Amino acid sequence: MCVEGDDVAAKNVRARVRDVPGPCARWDDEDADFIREVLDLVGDKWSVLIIGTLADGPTRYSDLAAAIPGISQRMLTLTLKHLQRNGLLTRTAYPEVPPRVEYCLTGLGRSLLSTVLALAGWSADHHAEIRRHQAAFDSATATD
Amino acid sequence: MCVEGDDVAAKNVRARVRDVPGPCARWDDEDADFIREVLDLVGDKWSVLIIGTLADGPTRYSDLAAAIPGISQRMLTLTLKHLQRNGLLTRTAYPEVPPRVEYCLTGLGRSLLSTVLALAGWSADHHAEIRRHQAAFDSATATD
DNA sequence: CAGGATCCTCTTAGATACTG
DNA sequence: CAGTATCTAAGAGGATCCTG
Repeated sequence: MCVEGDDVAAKNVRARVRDVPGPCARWDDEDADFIREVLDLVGDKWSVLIIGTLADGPTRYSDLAAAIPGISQRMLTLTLKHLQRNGLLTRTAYPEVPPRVEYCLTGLGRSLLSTVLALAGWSADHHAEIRRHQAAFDSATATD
Repeated sequence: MCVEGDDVAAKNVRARVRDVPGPCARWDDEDADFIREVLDLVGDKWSVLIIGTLADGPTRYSDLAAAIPGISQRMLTLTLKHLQRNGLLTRTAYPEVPPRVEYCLTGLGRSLLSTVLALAGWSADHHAEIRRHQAAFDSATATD
């Protein structure tokens, strides 16, 4: 168990910054920062849902609210602003009556979308297995 | 702007569960659950760092603590237990003196590792661009 | 319609001290 | 060495009301 074949991928990320001499050791602060950065972007409760919804094209504020069940106005506004600040989407307000505002993924946002969808795909693929492990773990810790 | 070519990827995730008739509409609760599930696994502050450290092979508790700067004993223990419950790593205690406990990625954990590293790679690739957007956004909202 | 402003609650996570 | 227990601060997130 514990094959050592996949750690080359981990090394690749570390090597992306600068060469790591030792066999492993510890995380550079810079490597950890990349993890934190992407987690700060999509690690919250709503970002991925918003990005996924915007994949279908420009969407209005109220349509986003309708497409994402359970989100509050506050969180929708906050998350949109956050994503806009990081350049993942653009906000376009049309000076009409009634007002209309459309949100649209940028190229950066779309490039993140595909990566994030891979994560969602992983979840869908291994969902059953994860549930099995959870049940096994819970019954094991309960019986002990 | 706003090309509509990448939404096929989003559809793929949705289609993974069951066929969606309409052109887009809204998130199914089940689709959102997959996002939430994977976010619950690796969306926190330490999980990815731990998984990345374990990519180099079985690692002891104290070695993990040393490899991940800034983590507290509490969070290390908590996150390890969480990852173990979801079947991403195994805990092996050797009944020796002094006690030795090794944590090791499972196949499930390694499969997630590669996906998560893609995300970290994305962050490394677009780090500069994101910083540019942040600066532009901040100065724009400050001057206005 | 598209938010801004407030208030409030629950979870997350850090620090510290103690134990088998 | 490898944790557990307790306390606390900070922030995420929800509900509600108000506005251009």
